[in-house]
Amino acid sequence: MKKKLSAIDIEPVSHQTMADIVELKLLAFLKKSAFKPGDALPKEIELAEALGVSRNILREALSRLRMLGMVDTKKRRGMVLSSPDILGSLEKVMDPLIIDESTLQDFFELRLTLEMGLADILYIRKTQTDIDELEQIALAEKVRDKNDVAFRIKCEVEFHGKIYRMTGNDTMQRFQTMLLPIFGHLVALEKKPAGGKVTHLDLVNLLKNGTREDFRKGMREHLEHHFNRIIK
Amino acid sequence: MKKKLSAIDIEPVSHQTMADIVELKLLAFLKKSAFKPGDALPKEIELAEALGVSRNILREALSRLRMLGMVDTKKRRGMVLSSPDILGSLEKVMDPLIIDESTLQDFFELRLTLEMGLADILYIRKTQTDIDELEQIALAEKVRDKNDVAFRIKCEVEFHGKIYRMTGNDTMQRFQTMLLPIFGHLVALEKKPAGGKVTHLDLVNLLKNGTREDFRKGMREHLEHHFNRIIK
DNA sequence: TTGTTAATTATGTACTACATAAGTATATTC
DNA sequence: GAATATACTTATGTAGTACATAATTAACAA
Repeated sequence: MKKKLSAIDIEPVSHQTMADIVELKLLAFLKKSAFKPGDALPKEIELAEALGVSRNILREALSRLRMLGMVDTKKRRGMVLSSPDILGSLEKVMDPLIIDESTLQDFFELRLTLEMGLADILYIRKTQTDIDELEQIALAEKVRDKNDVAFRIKCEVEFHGKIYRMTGNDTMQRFQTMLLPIFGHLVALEKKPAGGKVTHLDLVNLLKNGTREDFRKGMREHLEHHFNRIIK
Repeated sequence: MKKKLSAIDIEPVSHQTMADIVELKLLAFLKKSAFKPGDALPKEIELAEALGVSRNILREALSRLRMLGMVDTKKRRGMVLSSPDILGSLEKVMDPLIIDESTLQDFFELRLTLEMGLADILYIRKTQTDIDELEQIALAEKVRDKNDVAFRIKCEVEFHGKIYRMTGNDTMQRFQTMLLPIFGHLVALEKKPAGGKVTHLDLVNLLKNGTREDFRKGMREHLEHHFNRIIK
C-alpha cells in the first residue's frame, strides 16, 4: 500500500523557516505596539538579539516588510515604519501565466462586479469635463474598422480606464489596471470577438441624459457576452 | 537661500538596494522565461553567481518571492515556481492603523462598489439553500435589542459575509473579509449608528421574490448612509 | 522485495568582516 | 564667536565562510 494513494489533496507539511516566523513576529509587533508611520524602530542587532536569530534571518524578514513598503530603512538613521503601498505587492504577482485558472476566473468576475457597481460612485463624481473626454474616446473608435483587434482592445482599455478614472478613486483605478491583463488573457481565449449591443457611445449618452439605473442597465448589456461566459 | 524651501513634495532619492534589483530581475526572469508552476529553478549558488551578488542578497530577494508564494523551496530538492497566493500579501498589510487615510477611503468606496455590483453574479449563482441560510441569519438579528453594538456588528459581518459566499467566488469572499476591518474602522468614527431603511430581512425577501434590479435598489437603500458619507 | 545504512547535496542558519552613508563631535580659520 | 572643514562614530548594506539539516540517491543486507 503506497502512501501516494491518499496523498493527493493533503496539505503539505508547513515548512516554516525562521524568516517566516520572524516576519510574523515583526508584523504582530508593529501592529500591536501601536507604532505610527514615521516612528523609529529598534536597530537590526537589537531586534535580532531580542528575537534570538542571526542578523541574516532578521534581514530576510525585514526585506519582506521593506518590499511591502511597511518599513523604510536608511543608513545610520535606522528604520522607520511607513505607510505600505498596498497594491504594490499585488502588481508583482499579477501574471496570468502564473496564476491558477480558478483564481483567474475569480478575478474576472471581480472585475465584472466592480464594473456593475461603478454607477453609484460615477453619478456622484462625474463632471461635464469628464463626460466630454469620455465622449471623445468613444467617438475616436468609429474611425477604424472593427477587425483591427489591437485597435479594438486599445479602445476598450481606454474607455473603461477613463470610467474608472472618473470615480476619482486612485486605488480602484490601479486595481482595474492590474486586472486588465487577466481580462485580456481570458477574453483572448474566446472564439468570437462579440461586442455587446450597447456601444461605448451609447453608454456616454446614458451618462449624459439617463439615470444611474439607466446607465447600469446599459453597462450590463454592454458586458452581456462576458456574463454569458459565467452562466454556462 | 536654503534648500529646504522647494524640497517639500520632491520624491526622495530611490534607495535601491541590491536585494531590490535582484528581486526585480528574478521576477522578470520568471515571467519572461515562460516557467510554469512546478518547474524547477536553478539553485541558489548558480543564481547568485549569474547575478553577481552574494548568496545573502539573493536569499533576501528569494525570501520576498517566497513570501509572495511565487517560489517554493525544499531542502536538497531546490526551488520550484508555484502559483502565488495573490491575496496573501494583501492580508498582511491590511491594517487600518497603518494605511493612510486617503487609501482607507478608497477601499471603503471599493467595497461599496462591489456590494452594488454583486446582484448580477448573485442572481446567477443563488440557490434555495443559500437563501434559506441567509434568512436564518437575518431572522437571528431580531432577537436582541439594537443597542448592543458588538452584536449589531456581528450581524452585519455575518449577513454580508454570507452574501459574498453565495457568489461562489473565493477570491471575492476573501477580499471582502480583508476589507471588513477597514470598513469597521471608518464606520466606528461615525456619530450615529444609523441603519438604512431597508433591513437585512427586506433584502432576503427581495432576493426571494424580486428581480435583480429590485435587489440592487434595496441594497442601495440599505447602504444609503454609507453613500452619504461619500457625497458630503 | 523490503529495510537499513551511508554518502551526497541544496537549502537553512550563524558568524565575521568590511564598505558605505549619514549623523556627531572636534578642530581650524577668519 | 560663527562658519567651515575635518575626523569620528554608527547603523545599514554587502560579501564570504562555515556548518546544520533534511531530502535524495546509492549501496548493502535480510
